[in-house]
Amino acid sequence: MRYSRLFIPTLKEAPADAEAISHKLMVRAGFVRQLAAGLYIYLPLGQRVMQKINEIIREEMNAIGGQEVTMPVLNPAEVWQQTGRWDAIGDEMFRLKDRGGRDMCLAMTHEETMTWLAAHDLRSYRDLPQIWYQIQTKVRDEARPKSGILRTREFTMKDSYSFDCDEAGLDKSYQLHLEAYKKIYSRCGIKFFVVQSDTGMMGGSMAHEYMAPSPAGEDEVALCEGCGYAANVELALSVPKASKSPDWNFEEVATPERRTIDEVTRFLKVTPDLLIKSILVMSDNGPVLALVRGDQMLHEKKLAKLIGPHRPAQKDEVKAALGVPAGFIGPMGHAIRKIADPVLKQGLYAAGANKEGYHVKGVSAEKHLADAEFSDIHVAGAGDACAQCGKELRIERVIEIGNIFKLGTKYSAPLKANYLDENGNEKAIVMGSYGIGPARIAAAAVEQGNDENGIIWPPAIAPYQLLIVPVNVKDRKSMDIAEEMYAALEEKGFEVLMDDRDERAGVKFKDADLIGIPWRIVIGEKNLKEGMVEIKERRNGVVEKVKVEETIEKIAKKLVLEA
RNA sequence: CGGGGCGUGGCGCAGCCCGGUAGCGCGUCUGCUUUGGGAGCAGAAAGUCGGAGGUUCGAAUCCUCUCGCCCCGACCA
Repeated sequence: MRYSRLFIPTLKEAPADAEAISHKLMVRAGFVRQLAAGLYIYLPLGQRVMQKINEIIREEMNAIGGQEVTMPVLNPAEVWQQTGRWDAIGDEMFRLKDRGGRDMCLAMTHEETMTWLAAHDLRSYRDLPQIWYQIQTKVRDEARPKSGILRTREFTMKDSYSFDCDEAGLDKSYQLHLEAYKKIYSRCGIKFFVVQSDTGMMGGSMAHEYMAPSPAGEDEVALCEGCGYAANVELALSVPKASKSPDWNFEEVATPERRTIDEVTRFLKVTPDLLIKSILVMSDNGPVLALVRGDQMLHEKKLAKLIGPHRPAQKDEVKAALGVPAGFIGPMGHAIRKIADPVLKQGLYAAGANKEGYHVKGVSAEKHLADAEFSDIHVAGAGDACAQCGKELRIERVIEIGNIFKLGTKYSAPLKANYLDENGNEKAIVMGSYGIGPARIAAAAVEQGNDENGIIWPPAIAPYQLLIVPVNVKDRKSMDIAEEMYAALEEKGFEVLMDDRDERAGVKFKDADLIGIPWRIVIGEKNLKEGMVEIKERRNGVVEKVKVEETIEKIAKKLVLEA
């Protein structure tokens, strides 16, 4: 392709409202444009990147026996009502009515329609297993679209669904996806971790997430170098370092107007890990007291697994439930359910005295938390020890680029997706669901591959493999050689972009760096006098001078190696 | 949904506090010169200041409402 005919609107400055590096660079380099909050236009270069990613996904999905289909984006309400999600999902679903007044929605995922299909057309154990997938649009009315292409309201997703007779079959389908996904991300050239994840609202028994390390990410994972344990901090188990308690006797201390952990630690001149944080939450079954160490954060999702949906109690609710003003709650007494983090089993702590203006020192688990249930409810933090092997955990910020779930019969049961087994018994199909966000792969690649001059694409998903830059298009000889190389390399099947614009060298070089094509051949008059051209690698800036007649062979070798 | 910020030629911004009908840089177009890291000079086109209402002789500037966008948090199938 000739640059002069390609629409690549590059910008010298990033739009002021872009924050994430990938957002800034993809806009500046002319890959995307924003239409509205969370709605993006893919320009020719962006489109090519997406197509390359999708093609890699397609190849790997086909390799595990996946069959590509396409579900409608516009869905009737009925299937969603049957699984209960019509009501369970709130504002995040776009809803509308057709001309006949029937309720419709825009699909934010496709468990319902895929399972509907299975219910209609899978009858016998002989039909199973099946893996169906699509690369298609999802629409979600996100509360807060952000970070450019990372969280949008409309996006392409590769979603696949497996249908098996039993758990053993599901295990196989799950394993196939687990491996296929690793290949996909590896081929795309990005760094990633596979971590255990929360099954969340999707239900099911097992889930993994694929996470690309990047400061622009919205999630955090805990990683153990020792045993390889890797989990989303939402469920990561960890053992905090034990605190060194002083030899406290149980006694009350006046702490007037000291309510927060910060105020109390400063007043008592102790570190936060010597306090017990008592947090009252309101669950469907009444108030629950959550107890964590002062330096820990309560993890709401971990707590939710134990007590269900809940919210922090209001100040007046604290007073009503415990008879204590907020800020002075202690773990002792209170005839309500108490859940304490296991770290509190050891040591002596300071805590609220259940009396306004007072705290107590010398609280111990055996004496004062006898009626509490112990369960890991803290957010795993850096420096905590791995719950499996004891080595120190590392916490990394990541972008979620894919996830896989064992669904079981969560969707097949309500939608009556059943089959007849060998004995003629009707059974529910056992399902799995698996998602990949191609746009997030692209964004993660940019987040991980860039420098002060622009994007550095991994070769496999770069919009073009090679850029030919004749420095001066008015120089006949340069152009003849450029044209010759361009034709020859295209002939060999490489994706070549030729910068045939009548621009100054600086402009061309700046644009070249910005859009991040892995290899570049620079054809200039000076080098040509010695019969040489330059091959420059984007990722490291290394320049190699090569003879004109050897160029095609040399660059072809490099490109083949990468393909 | 809570908190914060911002809407002025295509992009980045100034002007607003102390009302007098719009300015700078980049980009775009034309010409000449230049030509290996976002060129120089000369000239030109392009905005009615997010929208509506109000105050005023007069509003980008003040007031009210409203829409949009970004960031933090909540939420995230």
